[in-house]
Amino acid sequence: MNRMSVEERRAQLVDAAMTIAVREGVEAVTIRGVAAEAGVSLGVVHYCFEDKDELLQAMGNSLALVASEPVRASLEASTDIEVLAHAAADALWEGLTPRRHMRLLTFEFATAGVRSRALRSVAHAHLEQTWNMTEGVLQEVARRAGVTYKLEIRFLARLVAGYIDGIEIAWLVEQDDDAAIASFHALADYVLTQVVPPAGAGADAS
Amino acid sequence: MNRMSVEERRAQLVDAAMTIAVREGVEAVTIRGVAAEAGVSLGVVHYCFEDKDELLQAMGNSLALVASEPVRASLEASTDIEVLAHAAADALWEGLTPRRHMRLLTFEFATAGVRSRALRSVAHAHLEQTWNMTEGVLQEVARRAGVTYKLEIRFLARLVAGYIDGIEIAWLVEQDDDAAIASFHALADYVLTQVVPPAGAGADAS
DNA sequence: GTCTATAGTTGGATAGAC
DNA sequence: GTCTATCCAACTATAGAC
Repeated sequence: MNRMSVEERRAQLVDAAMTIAVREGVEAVTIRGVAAEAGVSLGVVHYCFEDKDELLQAMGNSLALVASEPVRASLEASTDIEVLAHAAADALWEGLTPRRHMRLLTFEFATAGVRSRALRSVAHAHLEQTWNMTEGVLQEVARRAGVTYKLEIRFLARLVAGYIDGIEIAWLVEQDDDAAIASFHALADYVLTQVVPPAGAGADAS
Repeated sequence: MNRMSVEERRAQLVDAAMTIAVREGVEAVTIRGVAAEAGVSLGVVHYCFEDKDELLQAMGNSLALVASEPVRASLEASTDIEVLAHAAADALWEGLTPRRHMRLLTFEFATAGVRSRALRSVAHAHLEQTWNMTEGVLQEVARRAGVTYKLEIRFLARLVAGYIDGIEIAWLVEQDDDAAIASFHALADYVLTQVVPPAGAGADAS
Protein backbone atom coordinates (compact mmCIF):
# COMPACT_ATOMS: atom_id res chain seq x y z
CA MET A 1 0.00 0.00 0.00
CA ASN A 2 2.54 2.55 1.10
CA ARG A 3 4.92 3.11 -1.78
CA MET A 4 8.45 4.07 -1.04
CA SER A 5 11.76 4.03 -2.80
CA VAL A 6 13.93 0.94 -2.79
CA GLU A 7 16.41 2.65 -0.50
CA GLU A 8 13.75 3.55 2.04
CA ARG A 9 12.33 0.09 1.81
CA ARG A 10 15.70 -1.51 2.39
CA ALA A 11 16.26 0.64 5.44
CA GLN A 12 12.86 -0.32 6.80
CA LEU A 13 13.53 -4.02 6.24
CA VAL A 14 16.96 -3.87 7.82
CA ASP A 15 15.32 -2.21 10.78
CA ALA A 16 12.78 -5.01 11.04
CA ALA A 17 15.51 -7.62 10.75
CA MET A 18 17.44 -5.93 13.53
CA THR A 19 14.40 -5.95 15.78
CA ILE A 20 14.04 -9.69 15.31
CA ALA A 21 17.76 -10.34 15.70
CA VAL A 22 17.95 -8.40 18.94
CA ARG A 23 14.92 -10.22 20.26
CA GLU A 24 15.63 -13.77 19.12
CA GLY A 25 19.13 -13.96 17.68
CA VAL A 26 20.67 -13.89 14.23
CA GLU A 27 19.55 -17.42 13.43
CA ALA A 28 15.95 -16.48 14.06
CA VAL A 29 15.99 -13.90 11.28
CA THR A 30 14.04 -15.29 8.35
CA ILE A 31 12.82 -13.58 5.22
CA ARG A 32 9.26 -14.40 6.16
CA GLY A 33 9.75 -13.06 9.67
CA VAL A 34 11.23 -9.83 8.41
CA ALA A 35 8.37 -9.39 5.98
CA ALA A 36 5.85 -9.92 8.77
CA GLU A 37 7.71 -7.64 11.17
CA ALA A 38 7.85 -4.88 8.56
CA GLY A 39 4.24 -5.47 7.57
CA VAL A 40 5.01 -6.15 3.94
CA SER A 41 4.56 -9.22 1.81
CA LEU A 42 7.17 -11.85 1.19
CA GLY A 43 7.85 -10.78 -2.36
CA VAL A 44 8.83 -7.28 -1.29
CA VAL A 45 11.80 -8.55 0.66
CA HIS A 46 13.01 -10.61 -2.28
CA TYR A 47 12.54 -7.58 -4.45
CA CYS A 48 14.82 -5.46 -2.25
CA PHE A 49 17.40 -8.12 -1.44
CA GLU A 50 18.76 -10.76 -3.77
CA ASP A 51 18.76 -13.39 -1.05
CA LYS A 52 18.96 -13.88 2.67
CA ASP A 53 22.71 -13.40 2.83
CA GLU A 54 22.40 -9.96 1.31
CA LEU A 55 19.83 -9.05 3.95
CA LEU A 56 22.02 -10.33 6.77
CA GLN A 57 25.00 -8.44 5.40
CA ALA A 58 23.01 -5.22 5.29
CA MET A 59 21.85 -5.81 8.85
CA GLY A 60 25.33 -6.58 10.12
CA ASN A 61 26.77 -3.50 8.51
CA SER A 62 24.13 -1.33 10.12
CA LEU A 63 24.97 -2.58 13.59
CA ALA A 64 26.45 0.17 15.71
CA LEU A 65 28.83 -1.81 17.76
CA VAL A 66 29.60 -0.29 21.07
CA ALA A 67 28.46 2.91 22.59
CA SER A 68 31.78 4.68 22.68
CA GLU A 69 30.05 7.92 23.65
CA PRO A 70 29.73 7.10 27.36
CA VAL A 71 33.41 6.26 27.44
CA ARG A 72 34.43 9.39 25.56
CA ALA A 73 32.18 11.50 27.77
CA SER A 74 33.78 10.04 30.88
CA LEU A 75 37.14 11.34 29.75
CA GLU A 76 36.08 14.95 30.23
CA ALA A 77 36.25 14.55 33.99
CA SER A 78 39.96 14.68 34.59
CA THR A 79 43.47 14.82 33.22
CA ASP A 80 44.88 12.40 35.78
CA ILE A 81 45.74 9.12 34.10
CA GLU A 82 44.54 6.91 36.93
CA VAL A 83 41.26 8.74 37.30
CA LEU A 84 40.77 8.61 33.54
CA ALA A 85 41.43 4.88 33.29
CA HIS A 86 38.97 3.98 36.02
CA ALA A 87 36.38 6.46 34.81
CA ALA A 88 36.60 4.72 31.45
CA ALA A 89 36.11 1.37 33.19
CA ASP A 90 32.95 2.64 34.86
CA ALA A 91 31.72 4.07 31.59
CA LEU A 92 32.41 0.77 29.84
CA TRP A 93 30.13 -0.92 32.31
CA GLU A 94 27.46 1.76 32.15
CA GLY A 95 27.47 1.53 28.39
CA LEU A 96 27.31 -2.24 28.40
CA THR A 97 24.33 -3.03 30.56
CA PRO A 98 21.64 -1.34 28.44
CA ARG A 99 23.12 -2.83 25.28
CA ARG A 100 23.14 -6.44 26.34
CA HIS A 101 21.25 -7.74 23.33
CA MET A 102 23.29 -5.69 20.91
CA ARG A 103 26.50 -7.09 22.32
CA LEU A 104 25.23 -10.63 22.11
CA LEU A 105 24.35 -9.95 18.50
CA THR A 106 27.91 -8.87 17.74
CA PHE A 107 29.26 -12.14 19.09
CA GLU A 108 26.73 -14.08 17.07
CA PHE A 109 27.91 -12.25 13.98
CA ALA A 110 31.50 -12.99 14.89
CA THR A 111 30.96 -16.74 15.12
CA ALA A 112 28.65 -16.75 12.12
CA GLY A 113 31.31 -14.85 10.19
CA VAL A 114 33.81 -17.63 10.71
CA ARG A 115 31.47 -20.15 9.07
CA SER A 116 29.62 -18.12 6.50
CA ARG A 117 31.41 -16.59 3.60
CA ALA A 118 28.78 -13.91 3.28
CA LEU A 119 29.12 -12.72 6.86
CA ARG A 120 32.89 -12.82 7.00
CA SER A 121 33.30 -9.26 5.80
CA VAL A 122 30.75 -8.12 8.35
CA ALA A 123 32.62 -9.75 11.21
CA HIS A 124 35.88 -8.30 9.98
CA ALA A 125 34.37 -4.85 9.78
CA HIS A 126 33.10 -5.20 13.34
CA LEU A 127 36.57 -6.03 14.59
CA GLU A 128 38.16 -3.15 12.73
CA GLN A 129 35.54 -0.77 14.00
CA THR A 130 36.05 -1.86 17.60
CA TRP A 131 39.80 -1.54 17.30
CA ASN A 132 39.48 1.92 15.82
CA MET A 133 37.19 3.07 18.59
CA THR A 134 39.43 1.62 21.26
CA GLU A 135 42.46 3.19 19.69
CA GLY A 136 40.67 6.53 19.56
CA VAL A 137 39.84 6.35 23.25
CA LEU A 138 43.38 5.32 24.18
CA GLN A 139 44.69 8.21 22.13
CA GLU A 140 42.35 10.66 23.77
CA VAL A 141 43.35 9.39 27.21
CA ALA A 142 47.02 9.75 26.31
CA ARG A 143 46.46 13.23 24.97
CA ARG A 144 44.58 14.47 28.02
CA ALA A 145 46.99 12.94 30.52
CA GLY A 146 50.05 13.82 28.49
CA VAL A 147 51.38 10.27 28.50
CA THR A 148 52.38 7.65 25.96
CA TYR A 149 52.16 3.84 25.96
CA LYS A 150 54.90 1.27 26.14
CA LEU A 151 53.24 -0.88 23.49
CA GLU A 152 52.44 0.38 20.06
CA ILE A 153 49.01 1.95 20.39
CA ARG A 154 47.41 -0.08 17.60
CA PHE A 155 48.47 -3.31 19.21
CA LEU A 156 47.40 -2.13 22.65
CA ALA A 157 44.01 -1.23 21.21
CA ARG A 158 43.58 -4.71 19.76
CA LEU A 159 44.57 -6.21 23.05
CA VAL A 160 42.24 -4.06 25.13
CA ALA A 161 39.36 -4.56 22.72
CA GLY A 162 39.89 -8.32 22.91
CA TYR A 163 40.01 -8.27 26.67
CA ILE A 164 36.77 -6.29 26.75
CA ASP A 165 35.21 -8.94 24.51
CA GLY A 166 36.33 -11.65 26.91
CA ILE A 167 34.90 -9.85 29.91
CA GLU A 168 31.64 -9.20 28.12
CA ILE A 169 31.18 -12.79 26.95
CA ALA A 170 31.58 -14.07 30.46
CA TRP A 171 29.10 -11.47 31.63
CA LEU A 172 26.57 -12.40 28.96
CA VAL A 173 26.72 -16.05 29.98
CA GLU A 174 27.17 -15.66 33.69
CA GLN A 175 25.26 -12.42 34.36
CA ASP A 176 27.59 -11.64 37.25
CA ASP A 177 27.54 -7.83 37.32
CA ASP A 178 30.04 -7.44 40.14
CA ALA A 179 32.58 -9.67 38.44
CA ALA A 180 32.22 -7.69 35.21
CA ILE A 181 32.71 -4.35 36.95
CA ALA A 182 35.73 -5.65 38.85
CA SER A 183 37.13 -7.03 35.60
CA PHE A 184 36.80 -3.71 33.82
CA HIS A 185 38.69 -2.03 36.64
CA ALA A 186 41.36 -4.72 36.55
CA LEU A 187 41.66 -4.00 32.83
CA ALA A 188 42.06 -0.30 33.63
CA ASP A 189 44.87 -1.25 36.00
CA TYR A 190 46.48 -3.21 33.20
CA VAL A 191 46.37 -0.23 30.86
CA LEU A 192 47.98 1.83 33.61
CA THR A 193 50.93 -0.57 33.64
CA GLN A 194 51.40 0.24 29.97
CA VAL A 195 51.58 3.98 30.51
CA VAL A 196 54.80 5.89 30.15
CA PRO A 197 54.64 9.06 32.26
CA PRO A 198 55.59 12.34 30.56
CA ALA A 199 59.31 12.98 30.49
CA GLY A 200 60.58 14.44 33.75
CA ALA A 201 57.40 13.94 35.77
CA GLY A 202 56.30 11.73 38.69
CA ALA A 203 57.63 8.40 39.91
CA ASP A 204 59.33 5.96 37.58
CA ALA A 205 58.06 2.41 37.91
CA SER A 206 61.04 0.47 36.66
CA MET B 1 21.16 -53.85 12.11
CA ASN B 2 23.83 -53.57 14.75
CA ARG B 3 22.17 -53.82 18.12
CA MET B 4 23.70 -51.94 20.97
CA SER B 5 22.65 -50.65 24.35
CA VAL B 6 21.01 -47.27 24.73
CA GLU B 7 24.12 -45.89 26.39
CA GLU B 8 26.38 -47.01 23.58
CA ARG B 9 23.91 -45.69 21.07
CA ARG B 10 23.75 -42.33 22.79
CA ALA B 11 27.51 -42.07 22.78
CA GLN B 12 27.61 -42.92 19.11
CA LEU B 13 24.98 -40.31 18.29
CA VAL B 14 26.69 -37.62 20.35
CA ASP B 15 29.83 -38.42 18.44
CA ALA B 16 28.05 -38.03 15.14
CA ALA B 17 26.51 -34.76 16.32
CA MET B 18 29.95 -33.50 17.31
CA THR B 19 31.35 -34.35 13.90
CA ILE B 20 28.66 -32.30 12.24
CA ALA B 21 28.97 -29.44 14.71
CA VAL B 22 32.72 -29.20 14.25
CA ARG B 23 32.31 -29.28 10.50
CA GLU B 24 29.32 -26.98 10.04
CA GLY B 25 28.46 -25.34 13.34
CA VAL B 26 25.97 -25.94 16.12
CA GLU B 27 23.08 -24.59 14.10
CA ALA B 28 23.72 -27.16 11.41
CA VAL B 29 23.14 -30.05 13.78
CA THR B 30 19.79 -31.60 12.94
CA ILE B 31 18.25 -34.83 14.07
CA ARG B 32 18.16 -36.02 10.49
CA GLY B 33 21.76 -35.09 9.93
CA VAL B 34 22.86 -36.90 13.05
CA ALA B 35 20.94 -40.00 12.02
CA ALA B 36 22.52 -39.94 8.58
CA GLU B 37 26.01 -39.29 9.98
CA ALA B 38 25.65 -42.18 12.41
CA GLY B 39 24.12 -44.41 9.76
CA VAL B 40 20.93 -45.05 11.69
CA SER B 41 17.36 -44.18 10.95
CA LEU B 42 15.56 -41.11 12.13
CA GLY B 43 13.51 -42.97 14.69
CA VAL B 44 16.57 -44.26 16.48
CA VAL B 45 17.64 -40.77 17.43
CA HIS B 46 14.24 -39.98 18.83
CA TYR B 47 14.35 -43.23 20.68
CA CYS B 48 17.60 -42.28 22.43
CA PHE B 49 16.91 -38.59 22.98
CA GLU B 50 13.63 -37.04 23.99
CA ASP B 51 14.14 -34.10 21.66
CA LYS B 52 16.77 -32.01 19.93
CA ASP B 53 17.60 -29.98 23.02
CA GLU B 54 18.50 -33.10 24.92
CA LEU B 55 20.83 -34.15 22.12
CA LEU B 56 22.48 -30.73 22.05
CA GLN B 57 22.91 -30.76 25.81
CA ALA B 58 24.57 -34.14 25.67
CA MET B 59 26.84 -32.92 22.93
CA GLY B 60 27.77 -29.73 24.74
CA ASN B 61 28.57 -31.58 27.92
CA SER B 62 30.86 -33.95 26.05
CA LEU B 63 32.90 -31.09 24.64
CA ALA B 64 36.43 -31.08 26.01
CA LEU B 65 37.10 -27.42 26.13
CA VAL B 66 40.71 -26.51 25.90
CA ALA B 67 43.74 -28.64 25.71
CA SER B 68 45.27 -27.74 29.03
CA GLU B 69 47.83 -30.52 28.64
CA PRO B 70 50.19 -28.57 26.36
CA VAL B 71 50.15 -25.71 28.82
CA ARG B 72 50.72 -27.96 31.82
CA ALA B 73 53.49 -29.79 29.97
CA SER B 74 55.19 -26.49 29.19
CA LEU B 75 55.50 -25.77 32.90
CA GLU B 76 57.98 -28.59 33.38
CA ALA B 77 60.68 -26.59 31.63
CA SER B 78 61.65 -24.13 34.32
CA THR B 79 61.04 -22.64 37.74
CA ASP B 80 61.71 -19.09 36.63
CA ILE B 81 58.49 -17.14 36.66
CA GLU B 82 59.19 -15.18 33.50
CA VAL B 83 60.22 -18.25 31.56
CA LEU B 84 57.16 -20.09 32.83
CA ALA B 85 54.75 -17.33 31.84
CA HIS B 86 56.04 -17.09 28.31
CA ALA B 87 56.33 -20.83 27.90
CA ALA B 88 52.67 -21.02 28.84
CA ALA B 89 51.90 -18.35 26.24
CA ASP B 90 53.64 -20.41 23.55
CA ALA B 91 51.83 -23.53 24.69
CA LEU B 92 48.51 -21.68 24.60
CA TRP B 93 49.16 -20.90 20.97
CA GLU B 94 50.38 -24.39 20.11
CA GLY B 95 47.30 -25.87 21.74
CA LEU B 96 44.95 -23.45 19.98
CA THR B 97 45.83 -23.85 16.34
CA PRO B 98 44.91 -27.53 15.91
CA ARG B 99 41.68 -26.98 17.84
CA ARG B 100 40.31 -24.14 15.84
CA HIS B 101 36.94 -25.74 15.15
CA MET B 102 36.53 -26.88 18.73
CA ARG B 103 37.15 -23.38 20.01
CA LEU B 104 34.68 -21.92 17.57
CA LEU B 105 32.18 -24.46 18.80
CA THR B 106 32.63 -23.32 22.38
CA PHE B 107 31.82 -19.75 21.42
CA GLU B 108 28.78 -20.89 19.53
CA PHE B 109 27.61 -22.71 22.62
CA ALA B 110 28.27 -19.62 24.69
CA THR B 111 26.08 -17.38 22.57
CA ALA B 112 23.48 -20.10 22.10
CA GLY B 113 23.42 -20.55 25.87
CA VAL B 114 22.41 -16.95 26.38
CA ARG B 115 19.33 -17.42 24.22
CA SER B 116 18.36 -21.01 24.81
CA ARG B 117 17.24 -22.19 28.17
CA ALA B 118 18.34 -25.74 27.39
CA LEU B 119 21.90 -24.75 26.55
CA ARG B 120 22.37 -22.30 29.40
CA SER B 121 23.66 -24.92 31.78
CA VAL B 122 26.08 -26.15 29.14
CA ALA B 123 27.51 -22.68 28.61
CA HIS B 124 27.81 -22.17 32.35
CA ALA B 125 29.61 -25.47 32.75
CA HIS B 126 32.03 -24.46 29.98
CA LEU B 127 32.88 -21.24 31.79
CA GLU B 128 33.39 -22.97 35.13
CA GLN B 129 35.56 -25.60 33.52
CA THR B 130 37.74 -23.01 31.81
CA TRP B 131 38.13 -21.04 35.02
CA ASN B 132 39.08 -24.14 36.93
CA MET B 133 41.69 -25.13 34.41
CA THR B 134 43.13 -21.63 34.31
CA GLU B 135 43.21 -21.47 38.08
CA GLY B 136 44.97 -24.82 38.19
CA VAL B 137 47.65 -23.63 35.79
CA LEU B 138 48.15 -20.37 37.68
CA GLN B 139 48.47 -22.34 40.88
CA GLU B 140 51.01 -24.68 39.36
CA VAL B 141 52.99 -21.73 38.03
CA ALA B 142 52.94 -20.10 41.45
CA ARG B 143 53.99 -23.32 43.14
CA ARG B 144 56.89 -23.98 40.81
CA ALA B 145 58.20 -20.42 40.88
CA GLY B 146 57.48 -19.99 44.55
CA VAL B 147 55.46 -16.83 44.06
CA THR B 148 51.99 -15.57 44.89
CA TYR B 149 49.62 -13.20 43.08
CA LYS B 150 48.48 -9.74 44.01
CA LEU B 151 44.91 -10.49 42.99
CA GLU B 152 42.89 -13.29 44.48
CA ILE B 153 43.73 -16.31 42.33
CA ARG B 154 40.14 -17.18 41.47
CA PHE B 155 39.52 -13.67 40.19
CA LEU B 156 42.80 -13.64 38.30
CA ALA B 157 41.86 -16.95 36.70
CA ARG B 158 38.51 -15.54 35.52
CA LEU B 159 40.28 -12.53 34.15
CA VAL B 160 42.96 -14.48 32.33
CA ALA B 161 40.45 -16.97 30.95
CA GLY B 162 38.34 -14.08 29.66
CA TYR B 163 41.33 -12.41 28.07
CA ILE B 164 42.23 -15.67 26.36
CA ASP B 165 38.70 -15.86 25.00
CA GLY B 166 39.03 -12.34 23.64
CA ILE B 167 42.32 -13.11 21.94
CA GLU B 168 40.94 -16.32 20.47
CA ILE B 169 37.77 -14.76 19.09
CA ALA B 170 39.79 -12.13 17.27
CA TRP B 171 42.01 -14.88 15.93
CA LEU B 172 39.07 -16.97 14.76
CA VAL B 173 37.64 -14.03 12.85
CA GLU B 174 40.84 -12.42 11.68
CA GLN B 175 43.15 -15.43 11.28
CA ASP B 176 46.13 -13.27 12.13
CA ASP B 177 48.52 -15.78 13.70
CA ASP B 178 51.23 -13.27 14.54
CA ALA B 179 48.82 -11.00 16.33
CA ALA B 180 47.49 -13.91 18.37
CA ILE B 181 50.94 -15.05 19.40
CA ALA B 182 51.96 -11.53 20.34
CA SER B 183 48.73 -11.16 22.30
CA PHE B 184 49.35 -14.33 24.30
CA HIS B 185 52.78 -13.04 25.22
CA ALA B 186 51.36 -9.66 26.17
CA LEU B 187 48.96 -11.55 28.40
CA ALA B 188 51.90 -13.39 29.95
CA ASP B 189 53.47 -10.01 30.66
CA TYR B 190 50.27 -8.94 32.32
CA VAL B 191 50.25 -11.97 34.59
CA LEU B 192 53.85 -11.15 35.49
CA THR B 193 52.73 -7.74 36.74
CA GLN B 194 50.41 -9.57 39.12
CA VAL B 195 53.17 -11.69 40.61
CA VAL B 196 54.45 -11.10 44.12
CA PRO B 197 58.01 -12.38 44.37
CA PRO B 198 58.88 -14.66 47.26
CA ALA B 199 59.76 -12.78 50.44
CA GLY B 200 63.37 -11.57 50.42
CA ALA B 201 64.21 -12.47 46.82
CA GLY B 202 65.11 -10.61 43.62
CA ALA B 203 64.34 -7.06 42.50
CA ASP B 204 61.30 -5.24 43.76
CA ALA B 205 59.31 -3.54 41.02
CA SER B 206 57.52 -0.84 42.99
C1' DG C 1 14.77 -52.55 19.38
C1' DT C 2 14.79 -50.83 14.72
C1' DC C 3 12.80 -49.25 10.66
C1' DT C 4 9.39 -47.02 7.23
C1' DA C 5 5.99 -43.84 6.44
C1' DT C 6 3.97 -39.79 7.19
C1' DA C 7 1.99 -35.81 9.57
C1' DG C 8 2.63 -31.07 10.32
C1' DT C 9 5.72 -26.83 10.19
C1' DT C 10 8.57 -23.57 8.49
C1' DG C 11 11.49 -21.26 5.30
C1' DG C 12 13.79 -19.74 0.69
C1' DA C 13 12.77 -18.58 -3.74
C1' DT C 14 10.01 -17.63 -7.96
C1' DA C 15 6.18 -16.83 -11.28
C1' DG C 16 2.68 -14.21 -12.54
C1' DA C 17 -1.51 -11.35 -11.49
C1' DC C 18 -2.59 -6.56 -10.76
C1' DG D 1 6.50 -1.63 -8.16
C1' DT D 2 3.79 -4.51 -5.18
C1' DC D 3 1.33 -8.50 -3.73
C1' DT D 4 -0.68 -13.33 -4.02
C1' DA D 5 -0.07 -17.89 -4.89
C1' DT D 6 2.73 -21.63 -5.21
C1' DC D 7 6.79 -24.74 -5.44
C1' DC D 8 10.21 -27.22 -3.27
C1' DA D 9 13.25 -28.44 0.32
C1' DA D 10 14.36 -29.46 5.09
C1' DC D 11 13.10 -30.01 9.60
C1' DT D 12 10.87 -32.13 14.19
C1' DA D 13 8.16 -35.48 15.79
C1' DT D 14 5.18 -39.52 15.95
C1' DA D 15 2.63 -43.68 14.70
C1' DG D 16 2.86 -48.11 13.55
C1' DA D 17 4.89 -52.10 10.84
C1' DC D 18 8.30 -55.69 11.46
